[in-house]
Amino acid sequence: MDQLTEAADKLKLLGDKTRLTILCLLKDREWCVCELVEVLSISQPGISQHMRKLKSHGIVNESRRGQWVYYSLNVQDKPYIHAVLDYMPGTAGTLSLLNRQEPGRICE
Amino acid sequence: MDQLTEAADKLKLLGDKTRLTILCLLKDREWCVCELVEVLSISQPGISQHMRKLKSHGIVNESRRGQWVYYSLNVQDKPYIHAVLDYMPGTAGTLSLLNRQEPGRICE
DNA sequence: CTACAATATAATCATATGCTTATACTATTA
DNA sequence: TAATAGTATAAGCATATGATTATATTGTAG
Repeated sequence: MDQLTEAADKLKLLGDKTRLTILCLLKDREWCVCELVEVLSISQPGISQHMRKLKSHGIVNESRRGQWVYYSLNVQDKPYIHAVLDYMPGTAGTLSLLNRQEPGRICE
Repeated sequence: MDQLTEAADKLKLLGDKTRLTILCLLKDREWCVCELVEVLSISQPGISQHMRKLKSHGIVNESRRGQWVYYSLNVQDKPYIHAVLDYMPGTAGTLSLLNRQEPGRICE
């Protein structure tokens, strides 16, 4: 797959508000699925499917610990994605755009 | 519209290979519609529709001269879009990815 | 082992998207 | 004014996408 096809495919992942919001939340720390469900207005399977897409493109890492699955950013080697996120709000700013509080750390 | 919604909507425009290719071609000079048609494998109305979307989001400028309509990048004030394009090939590199030559400058 | 909690997958559906062809508009030129 | 070239809009269509609900899977705890 050529450079532009691959870039377009990755940028398409950022072109969805839910996924972009997730990536912004991940800027400062890892999040488990249930926390994302608590903060975003979307069902648990909805979150899982977004995370699968992000993972399949290598944009997030998955870490299973106990019954929780934590996701973290993996964009060190994707400069144009990293650059976009640099201009986006981090965890706190994103939560405030969502009119949400930090979720209770139920997990662990 | 909040910051993330607007950013996602603009990034969505970059998440299509045809549009991303057009924006890369525009990095070094303006292009008219007929040149884009000559270089990309898509119909003239297809190009026009992509340009309308890009224009409606302020990502390109339109300049009508004679019977030709020229489009140019307008991303100075859109830092995260500008940053993405900085990592993408310019006109020559994009043409070579497409296995195309510079189109004959039929216009003007 | 059973019950429950967290997550993933499957199936489904409504809408969005990108393309095409046909047609309309606009500007140049004969 | 008529013909033509460049571009835009309209309509139609196949596919992609993002969501939901139902169900399966996995892990923990009693």
